[in-house]
Amino acid sequence: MNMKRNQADSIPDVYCMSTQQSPTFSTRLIEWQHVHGRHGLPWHSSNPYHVWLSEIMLQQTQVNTVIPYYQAFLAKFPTILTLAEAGSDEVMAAWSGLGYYTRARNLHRAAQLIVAQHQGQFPDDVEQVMALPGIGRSTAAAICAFAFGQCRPILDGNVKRVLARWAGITGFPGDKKVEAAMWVLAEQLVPQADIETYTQAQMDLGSLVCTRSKPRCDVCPVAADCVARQTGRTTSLPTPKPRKAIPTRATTMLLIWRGDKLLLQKRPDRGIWGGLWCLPEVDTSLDAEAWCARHGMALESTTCLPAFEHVFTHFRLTISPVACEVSGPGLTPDEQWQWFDHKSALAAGIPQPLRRLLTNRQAVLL
DNA sequence: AACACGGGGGT
DNA sequence: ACCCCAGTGTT
Repeated sequence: MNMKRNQADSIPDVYCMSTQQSPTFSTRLIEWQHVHGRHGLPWHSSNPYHVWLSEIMLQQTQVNTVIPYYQAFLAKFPTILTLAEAGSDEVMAAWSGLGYYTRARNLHRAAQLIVAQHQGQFPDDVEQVMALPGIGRSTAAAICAFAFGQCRPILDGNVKRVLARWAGITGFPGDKKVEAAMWVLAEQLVPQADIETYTQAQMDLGSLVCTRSKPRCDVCPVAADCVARQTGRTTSLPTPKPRKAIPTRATTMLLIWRGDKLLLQKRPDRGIWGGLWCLPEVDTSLDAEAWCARHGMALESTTCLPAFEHVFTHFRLTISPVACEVSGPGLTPDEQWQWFDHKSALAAGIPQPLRRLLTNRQAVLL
């Protein structure tokens, strides 16, 4: 196996599946499908046009929504030729309500291509299928499996979730390396017979049992050797999409202690921490002395405390707290400024990072 | 309100 | 080759 090390590492030993004693992954899925999977779906046929239409409709749309549209669409356009010869308006009208209208435009274009290039016969060569607009590798594999019995793996969102959990594959499945590793695994697991049942089983297991949240592991046919289940990672797999980098800002907050009283400033109602009592902020710890002087206080001592991070939805704030002992007349309390003792500060409306700071030993001098 | 989704399109 | 999007349902 010529895989890069980090990929191989993320895939536990599934390569020996074919030699193990207990039923293989695919065998268990197929048995499960016969008892618990979906049956009698209207597109369960080997008519490639029917299979194709259903696969396109099922992209980003659930089975129960698709069924009535599928039947109406086929009644209106019973063959690839009738679809190819229809006008765009008719096709779009038949799709109306399903959403993602690019799918309908691609379907229509593909029908015309099949007429022009394949004499109106849906191609059975997977490369030619994949060359049609709106059909990628996974959809092509599903069509070739259902319509022609070809043993090819699919890899849609449901399958990615099942494989990530069962094999314990970490990393965001949208990442190309991770996706490539999943295709390799999917290839390995494909059975040599009953590909139709197996393909449907993967779809059904993903949507009925191995769901995004609250998977029903108690009824899962592959729970026994599921890595996520064994290691308590069903909720953290598949690895979620990395949050896009949020900007980091920095600020210095002054803990102005005058005796055992801490100076807090009430923020305006609008904006961040609106209406909460907060520490005065300066640009750097070097500004502490000037800040005190400007507010009629003498700075007796300063202690720089360890910086820490607070994460908002849209940015990350690095807070450098500086504890200051001050003397002098001090600020006269008013609407905006108040002196709090430690206990009353914690009882006041203060933001979470200040609460963290005040419950930390170091921040509370004296 | 944020996330998920298969394929296409743009850089 | 890589990143991001469209457009809608789910959590």
